[in-house]
Amino acid sequence: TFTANLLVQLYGRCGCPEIARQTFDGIRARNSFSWNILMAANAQNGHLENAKSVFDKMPERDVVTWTAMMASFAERGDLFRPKQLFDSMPERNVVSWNVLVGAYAQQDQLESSKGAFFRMPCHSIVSWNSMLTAYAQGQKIDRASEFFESMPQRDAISWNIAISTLAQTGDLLKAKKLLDFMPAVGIVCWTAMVVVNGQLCQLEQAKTIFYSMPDRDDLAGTAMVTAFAQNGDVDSAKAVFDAMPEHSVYAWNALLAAYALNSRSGCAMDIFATTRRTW
RNA sequence: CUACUGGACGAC
Repeated sequence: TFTANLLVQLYGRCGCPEIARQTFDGIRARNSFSWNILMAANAQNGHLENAKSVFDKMPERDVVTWTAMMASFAERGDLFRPKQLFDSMPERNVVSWNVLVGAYAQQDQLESSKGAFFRMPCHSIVSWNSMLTAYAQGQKIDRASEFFESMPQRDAISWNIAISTLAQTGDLLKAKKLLDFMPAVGIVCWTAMVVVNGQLCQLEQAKTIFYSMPDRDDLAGTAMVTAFAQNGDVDSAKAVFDAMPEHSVYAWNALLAAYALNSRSGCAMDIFATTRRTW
């Protein structure tokens, strides 16, 4: 069962919910993990109705079941059903509350997010980060900064949220100041900085950040390709692309968009013609 | 072994 569960999960992650289902059907001694994983495999591949029917059919539901179902609806922008599930679940844990905070935030109900956050019996670092994100999404930048300052703990994600929030509002100066205080700036944060600098026509800054980053991954490379493209430098975009060790669909899309944006439709068409469909 | 928060392209 243990191993079979892993297999179900694997198929779910690979975008094969049908095979996940078949594997699940072959498990003799299913446990709550098996059911929860099957449900997630459907939800994560967009088959929300299938996920719901698994939810309805399962013999036992635990707090993970209820919370995962809430999260799946919330991800689709539904607020009503997550609320309903939250109210009817037999028990809630900190994750359930976190999902609720996020569900409100996603529907721009900042006050409700706050209400839930301050009503929850205990907070995890994810709770704090979710609330910080809620302020950011509600465009309450000053509030977000205050909240960030008041947090009892901060992890790399908290810093990334705070810095990106400032940067995305165009306040690169404040963002940089905060960046100087961040204990260990990682690839996620650097990439976010490349993106905003590119968007704000700060190509030199974007370049400097990109080339001084301690390491670069595919996401960072894709971001830099786009930053060059947005600022009219297709050749440099191509150079960054060529320097990337691997080319994902995302990277190809970025290069294609780079050509399209800079009126090099011939090159764009070439890429379109030579890449293969991934679906 | 399962559920919640942060970075890239495109589409909407």
